[in-house]
Amino acid sequence: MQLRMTNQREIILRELKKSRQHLSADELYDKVKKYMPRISLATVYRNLEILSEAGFIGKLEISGRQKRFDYDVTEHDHVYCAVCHRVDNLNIERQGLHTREIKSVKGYSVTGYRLEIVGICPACQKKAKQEKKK
Amino acid sequence: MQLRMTNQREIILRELKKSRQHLSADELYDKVKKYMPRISLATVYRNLEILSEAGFIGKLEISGRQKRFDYDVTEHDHVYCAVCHRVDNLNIERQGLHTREIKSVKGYSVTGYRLEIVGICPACQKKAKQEKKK
DNA sequence: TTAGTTTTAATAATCGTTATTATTTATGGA
DNA sequence: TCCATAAATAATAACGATTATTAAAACTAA
Ligand SMILES: [Mn+2]
Ligand SMILES: [Mn+2]
Ligand SMILES: [Zn+2]
Ligand SMILES: [Zn+2]
Repeated sequence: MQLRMTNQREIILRELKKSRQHLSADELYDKVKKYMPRISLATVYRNLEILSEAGFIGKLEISGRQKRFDYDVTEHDHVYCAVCHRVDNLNIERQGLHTREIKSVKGYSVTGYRLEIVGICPACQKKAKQEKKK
Repeated sequence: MQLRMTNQREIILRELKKSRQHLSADELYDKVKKYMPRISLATVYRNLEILSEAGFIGKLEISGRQKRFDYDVTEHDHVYCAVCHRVDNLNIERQGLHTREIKSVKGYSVTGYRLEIVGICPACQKKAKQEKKK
């Protein structure tokens, strides 16, 4: 079950890694179009799904928002801005947390967890401060 | 800023509390229709939003899924089944976790966090086991 | 070369949710 | 009580994100 690395997939993957951001499908579509103007948005969606299934990229399902895709496949959590929806990485030790929580979930066979810190990013804080002294 | 408790709101609230589950808008719509057959789905959506805004109920935005509404407004986290999307409550001490994570989010002004344990619920485990010995 | 498989672009369809609008219902004085 | 106006509703259209369909194109293996 090996994955054929088509031109489309190559460029999608390259642009995501290049960005070093947590991009949504349509943001990535805009970037990819620069190199492949005839690509379809559905192709981007389909291949992002395939690439994440194959472990080349991560898929982030932030609550109540668009999916975002992650250039970094190592296990880590995220913080996101409630105002502009920017997503940033978080580096905390997962092990301790994981095993501690598992115990309290009786009946379920636990496969993982998702931790989202919610807040306001530096840029949006600054913007809010400037608003106030209008 | 007081909220008028209309018949619609009363019944929506009552049925959610009665269920003691984490219902989606359309699941709740089905229950409410039994008592108020002419109610509109949009009314259910609108009032769930209003009721959660006013603190009568909780709103759960599980990653990549339909919103669910919570009869229990006290702070707690959730576990959900990756197969059937059932959501259950989790009782873990929030304090320790919260303050520990905050430190690693430099720049952001943190307003909260969301922890989702993902797994397979007892019912779905059983079903999978029966599948295997087909 | 050719037949079969996979992928693609284009586009339609779906799903959950929110917006619009005309009508109904509640409220608070004259 | 009557009226003005404000709020809420039912019905339905519109929306944004995503997935499904399909006919054509590109690839693969014999
Ligand atoms: Mn990341
Ligand atoms: Mn709950
Ligand atoms: Zn921000
Ligand atoms: Zn289940």
